[in-house]
Amino acid sequence: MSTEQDKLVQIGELAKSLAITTRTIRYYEEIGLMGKTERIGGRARSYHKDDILRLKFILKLKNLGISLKEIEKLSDIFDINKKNFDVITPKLIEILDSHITRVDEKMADFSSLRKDIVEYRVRITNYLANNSDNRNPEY
Amino acid sequence: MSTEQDKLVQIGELAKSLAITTRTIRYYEEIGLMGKTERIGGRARSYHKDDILRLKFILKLKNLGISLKEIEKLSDIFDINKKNFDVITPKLIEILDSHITRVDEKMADFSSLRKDIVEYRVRITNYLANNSDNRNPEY
DNA sequence: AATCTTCTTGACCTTTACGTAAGCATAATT
DNA sequence: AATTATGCTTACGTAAAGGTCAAGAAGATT
Ligand SMILES: [Zn+2]
Ligand SMILES: [Zn+2]
Ligand SMILES: [Zn+2]
Ligand SMILES: [Zn+2]
Repeated sequence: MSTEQDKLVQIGELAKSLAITTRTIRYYEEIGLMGKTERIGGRARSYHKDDILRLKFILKLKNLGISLKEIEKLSDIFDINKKNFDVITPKLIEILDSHITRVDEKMADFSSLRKDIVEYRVRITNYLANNSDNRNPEY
Repeated sequence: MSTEQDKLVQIGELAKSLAITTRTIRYYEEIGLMGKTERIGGRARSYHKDDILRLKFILKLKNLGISLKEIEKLSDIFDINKKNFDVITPKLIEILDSHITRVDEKMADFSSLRKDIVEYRVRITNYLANNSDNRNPEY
């Protein structure tokens, strides 16, 4: 998408440099995360700097636990407001905020789950210690 | 499996009383979690107390976030050492312990994930505040 | 020229825990 | 007797994120 004369990279090299597979890159294109990729002679995919930045951005969000479907929404905004970061950024912050909330909720869930397991464990241990003759403890 | 003359319950009633669907119960039987269910006249499934206890036990573990595959392992031990709770219980405790460990790990992961998101958010906010003229912030 | 490497698209496979019919049998109620 | 409720088995569908061939095309190297 850039008109600059920057270095071209092919899919294999790009995948290796980002420690992902070529399938992943093609898949992101397939579901519309990466726009239509330019080709060399109409065949091999080629990427220059801005495309790579976009892919890195996607991977970054993915590492933050944001689903590809959510990233796609962002990606759409990205396309509509090309390079207009003043428009994109607030939306991104909004999404990150709601994601933080969800992460907090998950942590709370796990916390109470842990309590449940430990309590259950204690109950079972007590059965073992005190009622080892009970043939049907009905945990 | 019991020879006692206890109340028989059919699948619909059982499902409703446990707030699950009949499909779930049949599925658990299908994958070997519930043993072969006795039938009434060779057709309709019937459950008595011990079968219900077993199902409750499965649901309990599931609520603790243990996968059906893991529960199946327990279920096998359950079958091999029928009613021998002195053998089953230590194994159950072992599984619960390893599960607590995994929950702790997940919580740690989410915690560091949260930190990442917040940091990222701060960085973006700074771009918005200080570099609003930057057309390519490369988040 | 022959081989090797990387690329292409297409399409089916994987996992988890069921949901959702389709088509039929039995049981209960009207 | 007719309708309604409940049950049965079989089997395909679902979501997420790619994995894994297959079979061919092009460029690079020996
Ligand atoms: Zn480009
Ligand atoms: Zn889109
Ligand atoms: Zn029984
Ligand atoms: Zn088994």
